[in-house]
Amino acid sequence: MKTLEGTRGKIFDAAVNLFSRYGYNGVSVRKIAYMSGIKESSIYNHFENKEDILKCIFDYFQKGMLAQRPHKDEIEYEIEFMAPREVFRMIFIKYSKNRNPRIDKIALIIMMEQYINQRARDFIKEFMLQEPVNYYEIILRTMVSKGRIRDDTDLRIVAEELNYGFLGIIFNLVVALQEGSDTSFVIQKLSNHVDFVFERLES
Amino acid sequence: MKTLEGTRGKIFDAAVNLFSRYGYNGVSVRKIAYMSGIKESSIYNHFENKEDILKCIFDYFQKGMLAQRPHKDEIEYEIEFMAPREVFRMIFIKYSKNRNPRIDKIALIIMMEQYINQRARDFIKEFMLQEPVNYYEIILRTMVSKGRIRDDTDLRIVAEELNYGFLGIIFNLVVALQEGSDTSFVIQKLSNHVDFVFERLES
DNA sequence: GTCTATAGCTAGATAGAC
DNA sequence: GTCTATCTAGCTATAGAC
Repeated sequence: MKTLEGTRGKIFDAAVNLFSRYGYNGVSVRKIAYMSGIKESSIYNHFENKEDILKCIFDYFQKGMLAQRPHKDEIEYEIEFMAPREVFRMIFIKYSKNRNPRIDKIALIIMMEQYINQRARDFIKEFMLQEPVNYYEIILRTMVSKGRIRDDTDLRIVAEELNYGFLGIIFNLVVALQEGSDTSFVIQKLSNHVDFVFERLES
Repeated sequence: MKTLEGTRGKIFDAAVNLFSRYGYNGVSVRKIAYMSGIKESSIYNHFENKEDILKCIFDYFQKGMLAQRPHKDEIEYEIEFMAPREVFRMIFIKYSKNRNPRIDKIALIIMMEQYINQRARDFIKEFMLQEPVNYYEIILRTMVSKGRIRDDTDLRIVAEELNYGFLGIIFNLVVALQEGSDTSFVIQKLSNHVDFVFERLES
């Protein structure tokens, strides 16, 4: 993967900003060039064509997502000594604090393009539907093995429920961000959601 | 609102099919004309311009959504005599059976365009985030007043939790539909979700 | 209300000078 | 690696005959 320094980086960032605002098909190479402060034809010294820019944006996203989740070992301590619901609150809050604005904009592009673009849809499946549920399930199993939560529930379903709430709140958040309205409700909703799920799991 | 018979209807349906597949910006008036079996210029005898087609599609959706929810009175009986979780299972299943494919495709357009189009976003807010939660909350309050569920939980939060799951499952479903893969998991997931929420509410 | 024809513009992409 | 200039194709939309 080539670097994102210099002109290439300017083009990349301009494209990320424009695609996340108007969608891939709503942005012209002309506009990307203008926003990068260069001429249209210079784009083709750095990218093969318009689609190649999107591909590189997706590559960047993939690289940024791989192995960014804190490994289970890293939260072993928290699982042992924090209340289970606090562990998940921490996971969610840590996740929402460690945001990279470039990655966030790309995530928005992926949300927009998932209905048209196969690779965008693959990201949605992997990073919103599968990996989080698997991750939560592992954490929950560890909590059970350490006697931190009760053992009378299907943990796969609990993991799915945790993710439903997380997705729903993200969905609310994205709408609020688009509207430019207040987003402080997110913390409260996350907290309510985690409480709801763990009400019956903590013995 | 004008009718959707004849040529106007053909244009309308072609646009719905194309927009839901490629997005508004991914479809040309030329292609809509071709798919309608008429010439490009004839479109302008029925719609002001390309954007007017989208506006009419949104008008159709709005008309179709208004007051389509079964009124609370209609499920009074069910609330009285069915297990609470069965009432919600029924609501969800009835909802998924009474689908109009045209409305479903428009819903997909709205999902796609919500990041760019204000009116699409308004629909998302109204019909995915606000109305369902309010509706579930009313049902839950009725259940409490009839002594069908316990009264020790914040019903607003329960209504939100119900909606999170519903949204999450819809989200999974849309991905599966785009992939052309099996969608039979939906019934099971809906059932699991309703059970999870009502586990603690039914006394 | 449909067509042919075309205006006027914007799109993605390339050639070649510097 | 940047630029000017330009190509070709496609776009939305309109004019006017039938």
